[in-house]
Amino acid sequence: MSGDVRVRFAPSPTGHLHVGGARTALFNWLFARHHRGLFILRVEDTDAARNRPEYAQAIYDGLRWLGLDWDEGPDKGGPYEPYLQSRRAERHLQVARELLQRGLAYECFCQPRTADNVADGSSLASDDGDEENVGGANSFAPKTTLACTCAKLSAEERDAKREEISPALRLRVPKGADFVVEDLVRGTVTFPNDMVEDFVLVTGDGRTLYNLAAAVDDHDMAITHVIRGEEHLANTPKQQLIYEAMGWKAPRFAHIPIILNAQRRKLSKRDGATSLVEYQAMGYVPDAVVNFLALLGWSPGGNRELLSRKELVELFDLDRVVKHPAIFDTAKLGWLNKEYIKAAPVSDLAARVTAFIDADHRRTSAGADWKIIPSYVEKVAALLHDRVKTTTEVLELGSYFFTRGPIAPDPEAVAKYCTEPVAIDRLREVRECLARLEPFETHDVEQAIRQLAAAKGIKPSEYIHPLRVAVTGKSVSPGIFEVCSILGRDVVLQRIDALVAFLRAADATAKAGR
RNA sequence: GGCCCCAUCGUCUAGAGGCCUAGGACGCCGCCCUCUCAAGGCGGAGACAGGGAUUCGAAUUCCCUUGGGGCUACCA
Repeated sequence: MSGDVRVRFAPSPTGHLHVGGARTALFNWLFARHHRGLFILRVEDTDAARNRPEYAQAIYDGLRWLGLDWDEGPDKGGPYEPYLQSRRAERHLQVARELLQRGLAYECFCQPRTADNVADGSSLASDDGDEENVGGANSFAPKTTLACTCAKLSAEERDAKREEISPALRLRVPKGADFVVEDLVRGTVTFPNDMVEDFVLVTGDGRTLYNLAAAVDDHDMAITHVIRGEEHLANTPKQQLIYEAMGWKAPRFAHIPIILNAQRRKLSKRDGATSLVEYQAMGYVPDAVVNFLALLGWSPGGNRELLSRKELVELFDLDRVVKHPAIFDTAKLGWLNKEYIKAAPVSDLAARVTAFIDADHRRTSAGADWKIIPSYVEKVAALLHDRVKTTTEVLELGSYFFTRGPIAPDPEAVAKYCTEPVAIDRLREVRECLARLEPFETHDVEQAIRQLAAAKGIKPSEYIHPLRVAVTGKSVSPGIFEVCSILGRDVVLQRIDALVAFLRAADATAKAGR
């Protein structure tokens, strides 16, 4: 492939960047970078009813978070400005007029068949369609075919009708031959001729429509490869028709498989976390998300799974994109993210955790009212970095590190390790042992407790488990000696006392209840 | 409904006629390690949707069936 590859990502700003769109953007970006071509961002904001300017910003933010940089776009300009589709309407109209003048399009005076009026009864919840697969159930099933005879109207008839009705413009679709799309991932796809009717280019009130706009823009922006979701496959003949009518060379097309939810449906907003920002908020790392997304519908062959951005760029190409849809498997994303966290230095994790705490305490379920000292967070991160799938899990799994007040013991943990009356004795014994321990480093705590157990002739775990419940409130934690030493003696003793009090109270209640 | 696309373990996939008693990864299960949980090590269960055809030989080619998905608009 030559060095003049130009691809584009063309979202419509109707919401945050979702994972399907992000994957389409990624494939385009990887293709561009692999072939040393250019990646262009074009915002298709022509549906005024559904677009919101702030969402364009959300899309930029999402792409930047993933590290997908674009070479030309609405915010940074380029040789084919503007990159905002709404600002190209005049150009689209110009092409439509040319088509009309040359007799390749004609005026149509029929009642519009819209989503609202064509489907009797069945509602058509308009999808967040754009150049990416978004979600939305669409039960639209038109029963009508085009019964329009406007193509045959004489000039006089048209003049007469124009008095009352402002006409739409339809492309005169050639009859006879089938339509063929040479798709880079699907091969040759043939559509029967009667499947493509004379479609509308410009509405009665003068708005240019998607197929026209997309084709014109792709041509004007010298796009060489259109890489987009499979839901656009059926649109492709229409766009090719426009290229043909205008005598333009069409780009190559590559329709990549849809991403499905766990129910095997097109991923929609109702499927939980489908927006990129949600993954950002949950503490996923961009490289892991990129790695995961790349593997959705593409594989490098062989047994490679963990791939850096650089490797992805080297390895990626369209010929290894699969044809079947892929299900978004959050479990695997979690594993990948964990691998990325483990592979990165502890200081990275610490920095991410700190950023989360700084950004918004209340965002974490654990809350964070502990004074944030970098060296402290670093120690906590070191303990948890092999155990967490996401950054925010540090705050959850290690909630007791970030809580100053009393910690509520997990009832199950209490039931498992502190039921017997003996638990209180054990706790008092460890307390006594730790109260005079100096220094209070991991090694010291461990040695003290093991010696205590040896002296009493019992297993160290007899002390360890109740201690863990006291200090963490949980039955699960990193090594308890490390935890104790990080927390410090004061906090440890305080929590032991609290648990003893709690157990006594529970015991008293139980007795009173009898 | 019509048209189009697709079909390998639960999931992501490798596989481009003999290398396949189908490989890897996630997940799951068991064992080891061990203060619990992770991490790490070892092991295990788990798939070519079905049926025809072509061929000496098919997961790989063709056809049908079934299943899934997408599209269907004066939305993108």
